Amino acid sequence: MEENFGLRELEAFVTIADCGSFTEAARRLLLTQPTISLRISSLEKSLAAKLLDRSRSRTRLTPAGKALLPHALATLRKRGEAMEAIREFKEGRKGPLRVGGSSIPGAYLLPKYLAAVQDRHPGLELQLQVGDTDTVLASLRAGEIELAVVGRRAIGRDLQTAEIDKDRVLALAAPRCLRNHGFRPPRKRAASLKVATEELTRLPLILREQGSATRDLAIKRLADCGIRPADFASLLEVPGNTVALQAALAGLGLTFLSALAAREAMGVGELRTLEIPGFNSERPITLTRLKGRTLSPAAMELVRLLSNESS
Amino acid sequence: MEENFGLRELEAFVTIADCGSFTEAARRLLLTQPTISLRISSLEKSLAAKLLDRSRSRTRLTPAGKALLPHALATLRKRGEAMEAIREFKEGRKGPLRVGGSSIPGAYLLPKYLAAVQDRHPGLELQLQVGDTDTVLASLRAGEIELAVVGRRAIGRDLQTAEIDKDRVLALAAPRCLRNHGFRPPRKRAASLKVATEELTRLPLILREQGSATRDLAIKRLADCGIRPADFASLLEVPGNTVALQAALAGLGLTFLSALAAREAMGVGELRTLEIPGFNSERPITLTRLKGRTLSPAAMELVRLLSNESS
DNA sequence: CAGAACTATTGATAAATACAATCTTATAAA
DNA sequence: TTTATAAGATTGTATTTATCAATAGTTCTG
Repeated sequence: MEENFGLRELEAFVTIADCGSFTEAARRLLLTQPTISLRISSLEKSLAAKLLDRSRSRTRLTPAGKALLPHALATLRKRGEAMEAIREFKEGRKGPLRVGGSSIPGAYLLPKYLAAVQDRHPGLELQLQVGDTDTVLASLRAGEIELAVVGRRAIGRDLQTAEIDKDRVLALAAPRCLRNHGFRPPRKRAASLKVATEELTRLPLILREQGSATRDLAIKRLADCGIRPADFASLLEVPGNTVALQAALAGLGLTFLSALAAREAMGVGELRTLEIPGFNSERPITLTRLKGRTLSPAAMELVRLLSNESS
Repeated sequence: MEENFGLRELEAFVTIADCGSFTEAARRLLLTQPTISLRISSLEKSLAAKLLDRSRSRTRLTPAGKALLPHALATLRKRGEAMEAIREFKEGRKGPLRVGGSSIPGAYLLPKYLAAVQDRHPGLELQLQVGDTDTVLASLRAGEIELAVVGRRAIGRDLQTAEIDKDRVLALAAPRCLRNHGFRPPRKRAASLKVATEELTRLPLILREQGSATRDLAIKRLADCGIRPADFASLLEVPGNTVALQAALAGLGLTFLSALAAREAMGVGELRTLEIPGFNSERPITLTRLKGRTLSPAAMELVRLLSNESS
């Protein structure tokens, strides 16, 4: 058998089927009539079937041609759909944008940026995965997400990272609470109170539930200063950032909160920040992507927006 | 922009998407690796989008490639379906077989031949159109049917005809009826009775309903002999061949029946054929097709079967 | 840092494609 | 009939395109 037919042949065929003439089909396709003849003859040879009954007045489909026509049209339409899909994709109008974020950036940073991207590309299908850093990075490596925004600089030669922001874990307490335990809180909201580590434990401690990244980080940072949670005057476990915040506002004690989360939280201004020597609370918010992987236009735009954040 | 991409390019693309390697794809497609590189590069240029992230370990789809893949697969599948459709069609397994017949051949000749064709090609979708000759020929010219079997030789340079059988209009009456009106019926079933035209009108006449082709033909042939229906002793109009036959069997009178129809009718052996001088009842059963039109394999087989009929 | 494995590039060659000119055929008109 | 006309088929040729072998360039791996 001959080589398999291509789309050129089908195009000639459906055009003739439409207009009933080789010559007219040649005009429409900006080709010459012999070219059309050759394409049809090649198609007929390739299928080993006569497809057209040539006639002076009007060339008509044979039964075999009638059987082929819908399939030929479908094939060409599929090609058109493929081109259209890519065109839409390139304009960022279509296709999923899948990104992941660890708890804090996933909750307090990504949503507003994703909203900004979707504003510009309403057809976009957004998907945000929030989990702990390791899970998110695993998703990135598995190709399930295009970008990850996590709370630490990821290691690995297959990864490409860029710091876009800094987060801090703030130690917060209500002025009333501080007074109750012998401290002198500053008047101004923005001001912070320097507290020595050994004095700190006089305060009651409000901690997030087990498994919380904020809790883990707080405990780790406290350990760096030589303090364990058990050293505090008392310990209150609360579920979720909001409850921790409300408990602190009520003067129940000292709590730790991500600066990013605090920035969003209503009423955080009523609390005072404690400055603890040796308590290095900074951590980089890092945009991470796989090296050598092409990003979708939408993802590239998200990268651009997130990078402007840092500048 | 470059020339539109073809199926070769898509084939290379989906193969790489499947196996993750240019080199392996080249092996599978029985080509060399540079050819695959060129095809992909041509496809990427044509779509102005990067489709694959080349990598040492495993070449992966970019987001654009992921968007294209289902469409590429669909396009290739459609081509395959087109080839399969033609293959099935050529074997006569698929596709409609549309034929038409005027009343008598449509009722008494075509059904059994269509059944024979369908026996050999169970997948076939049969369609039999029965109507008067002019309607059937009009359908043929309109391309609604591939073949027409009618009771006269059609004229027209666009038509190609072949006589496959002869039909006759038989004048039939029950022996008892003949005796009752002063005739002497032959003993043997096969024998016919010669009756002069002027004696014929002594018999009661059973005619089909108005609009019947058999009725029209009978009246026309009688007119050729100079007899009108009103000349007969009495006239009974009945609906349908079966009723006419039963009426004749009951001895109600003389009726006209197509030989083809009579051949199929149970109990026709109990009737006697009248031979009337000048009553030329023969007419050709003619297979008609459009000149220059290719027939489907199933239609060609039907032609073959019908042509053997005449030999 | 060298080797291994993969893709890109290059240049020569073979194949296909397209067009112009011409032939053949079928229909319509004289 | 003959002739004119229009459509498709055919042929020859120039051009483009596709393919492959050889090779260069890259990127991981050990």
